[in-house]
Amino acid sequence: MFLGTHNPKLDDKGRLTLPAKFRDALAGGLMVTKGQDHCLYVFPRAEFEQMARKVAEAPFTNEAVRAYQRYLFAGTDEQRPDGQGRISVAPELRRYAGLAKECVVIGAITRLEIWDSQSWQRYLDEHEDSYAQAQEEVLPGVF
Amino acid sequence: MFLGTHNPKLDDKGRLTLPAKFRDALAGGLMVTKGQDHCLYVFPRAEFEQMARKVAEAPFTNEAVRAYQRYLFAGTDEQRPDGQGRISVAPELRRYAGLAKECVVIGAITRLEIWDSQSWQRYLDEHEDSYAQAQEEVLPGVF
DNA sequence: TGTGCGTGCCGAGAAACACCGGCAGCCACC
DNA sequence: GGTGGCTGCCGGTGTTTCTCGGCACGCACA
Repeated sequence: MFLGTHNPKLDDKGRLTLPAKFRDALAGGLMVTKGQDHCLYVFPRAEFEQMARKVAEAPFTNEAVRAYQRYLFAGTDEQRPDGQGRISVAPELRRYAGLAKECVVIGAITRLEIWDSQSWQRYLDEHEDSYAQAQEEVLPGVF
Repeated sequence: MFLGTHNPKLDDKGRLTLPAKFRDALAGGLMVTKGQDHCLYVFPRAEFEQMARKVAEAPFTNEAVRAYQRYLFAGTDEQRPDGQGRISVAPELRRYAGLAKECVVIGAITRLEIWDSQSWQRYLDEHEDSYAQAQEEVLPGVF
């Protein structure tokens, strides 16, 4: 279960150090893909396969579905962390998420998300105010 | 079942001593997260997992849901009390709840809440008057 | 064959974590 | 009312872990 916020940096070779507490769960391989809101999603291998299968089952006679599948799968990169728990982020993914040097990695239960530090800060600022009321509006009955 | 009010202090390393009577219930691990009204919630691990699963099941294609999930999960920190029943409160959480040195920890049945002492006092002052009548308005038929 | 880039390894510094001992307050028993 | 013991609180100190920077190797392309 991925949780919390971490602040790793991209080194000059485009490698990102994964938070230490997440490494065990990702040691078996992981997938980096383009997420919503211009961040990157990181899934454990098994988790991604399960999701990908669902997506692949959608009828690819539909033009929009086909485009989505292509975009998703073409933009996905398989990685295996090195001995120090780092992965390298492909240039196209770096561009998509606007990653400079300072990054933010957040846990989202089944996946990680990688954000550029500034983008994340902006996102937080925009949503903090609505957080309290969202608890009752978006998710009635959870608390 | 968490109940009552306690007044621990943050030490200079940002650690908070949990009330002694709550420690057994939290020894197996706990989650600290951003609550409503700028306080922090503390859930036992199992309790949180159950809740998180419900939240994670909500469709993350919806923009508002996604924002809520991110804010919740990124702002959640897993902790395990040390031998003296202390946890450390992450700087971002401290900021969110405006925690100075003097804190207030209140029991709320399934969870604890951590408040800054002054914020809590202010909250009490604002709500004491409406408490008596709220009993009949909010909870008809309970008493 | 030489050069450049990508990848992996190793070490030092720093920060976080956990443990341990002493002190104060409270309660019970004498 | 006084004294002893217990429990919880607080600060310091040691150890481990993580992170960061540098270095060497290997492959690919020129």
